[in-house]
Amino acid sequence: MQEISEAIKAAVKDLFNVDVEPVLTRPDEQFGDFATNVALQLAKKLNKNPRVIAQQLADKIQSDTIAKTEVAGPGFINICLSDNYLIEQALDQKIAQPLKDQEILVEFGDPNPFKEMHIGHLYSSIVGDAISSLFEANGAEVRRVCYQGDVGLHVAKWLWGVHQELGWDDAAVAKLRDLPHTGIGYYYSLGAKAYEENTEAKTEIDVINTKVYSKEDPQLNKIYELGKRLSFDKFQDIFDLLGIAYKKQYLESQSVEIGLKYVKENTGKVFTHSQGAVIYEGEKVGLHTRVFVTSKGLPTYETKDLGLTELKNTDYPNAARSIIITANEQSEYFKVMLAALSEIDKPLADKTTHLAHGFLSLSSGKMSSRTGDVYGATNLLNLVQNEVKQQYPDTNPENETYLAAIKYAFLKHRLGSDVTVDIKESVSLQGNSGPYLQYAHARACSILAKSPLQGQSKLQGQTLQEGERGLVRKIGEYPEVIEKAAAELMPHHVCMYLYELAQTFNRFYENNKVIGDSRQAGRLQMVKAYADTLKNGLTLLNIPAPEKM
RNA sequence: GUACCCGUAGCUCAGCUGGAUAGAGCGUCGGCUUGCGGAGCCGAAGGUCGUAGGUUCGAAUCCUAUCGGGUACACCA
Repeated sequence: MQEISEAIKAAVKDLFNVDVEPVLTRPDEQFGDFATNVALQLAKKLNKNPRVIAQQLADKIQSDTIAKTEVAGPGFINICLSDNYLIEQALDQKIAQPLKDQEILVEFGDPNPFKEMHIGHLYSSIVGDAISSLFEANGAEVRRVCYQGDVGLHVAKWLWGVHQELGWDDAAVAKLRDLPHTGIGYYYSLGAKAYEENTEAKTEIDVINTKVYSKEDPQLNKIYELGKRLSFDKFQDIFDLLGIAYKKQYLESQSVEIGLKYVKENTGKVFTHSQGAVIYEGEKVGLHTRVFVTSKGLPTYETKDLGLTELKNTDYPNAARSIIITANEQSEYFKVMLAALSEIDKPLADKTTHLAHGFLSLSSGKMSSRTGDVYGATNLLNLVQNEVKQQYPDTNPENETYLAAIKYAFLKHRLGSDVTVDIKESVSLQGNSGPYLQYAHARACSILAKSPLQGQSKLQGQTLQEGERGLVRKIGEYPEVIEKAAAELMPHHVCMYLYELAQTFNRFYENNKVIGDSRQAGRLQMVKAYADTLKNGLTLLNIPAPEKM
């Protein structure tokens, strides 16, 4: 691909003495392997007929990777690559390493202790992990981190709820310990409800909140520590299940102090006093005002997050970028936080990016929700697992098809817009699903198992037949896709590609015999390259590619 | 009210640094057993790309307005 652009660039320079960065696209197969519209872009500048320019360029472009060039339509140049080049690209895939040696922090997931982990956290986790892997595939050193709110009003609400139902004595501690992990969120909802509806409770919760920060009540601390541990154990189980390993866990209790310090140091400059609180007036940069320190003197999420950016910066001073992935409901919030940060530490703000994903909802109307917790992460995992058992009763209980289903269902959508996931469809083994791709891989592996590859490449130097060529070409696109997905922070490109790849293979396989054919050796090599590519892509998405299903 | 995100086939979504007949899957209808996993393949029907303007040789893609949906907007996270 690089060679091709260079060749075009050189030809343009040579003919017209103009510097361009030619954009190569992948056109319909009927048109060729690459297409460029440089001639159309040059037409105006040079005041010439685009087709004439295109023809001149087409004749001029020189590269031993190109078999032929053609001018088409209003002035496209279609480029047809040589079979040898295609084979080379498919067999020896090299991802350019545009992020080589860059250290990148990626924060994602961030479920809050004392609350239930919900499907939004699951989504953020899976997406964040995939983006991290994409960075790694492009050469970066990624640090996956998460950040969790172990102090704050939600904690006080939880403690209040526990106090109501169980009390805070040692008997309560014992009961709490025996509670199923999923039950944690129950006490939070008690407190959250009371906080809204009951002014007395609100006052009590506010008092508890100050105690959480001050740690002055030993019995409260005991309950608090237990709740925190139960939450983290539960989260760990889920992350283990998903195969996500964080490099570092940050807690709000750690970011409080440094955040407050920054706010204090910059009050009067960046922050101002208003009605007893310390605020950042976002209006001055076209945003909205947010409170950083409450009139009670307690830090808000804003201050803690500010502290976190500095905390990360201390731990990873050489990081080139820092990405924070959350749902898009926090987009405006992050703009304000980052605006405040950029007044304090511009370089740090500049390398920090907030990446927002949309809301995730489930379409299956009649989901059983005995717990009333339809949107709980654990509940969703169970639902999907049950769906797999139902659709495919013979499935090996050891296999993790349901995880593949759920990850792929989340990842296949472009990041940013809201997503509706249909559990039945995500699990379905037909169509664009994780299990379909796993099956496609297993199928290819079974061909290879029957007739293993032997010796050196039989493909090089061969002239490809029509069906073969399409497959080989598609396999060779893999590196481009990985680079694009990483550059755009869009893992769905990988999903789209893998699905198209599988379709291309199935078409090839339908019409071309592999084992027993006179072209067996070369075709087996294609099957191998295909299976490897599929596996690499799935692995990048943290989806296993089993050889048998 | 202000800001941000989104509106593409019955449903779920690609396509958006402007370019060649707007693509998939599901669903619907119709085909394919001698050949390696049919969890597949082939075909058909189905679209005023929310609407109206504008920029352009060219707009689903950029700009403006408008309608519709979502989210956020001072002491929660």
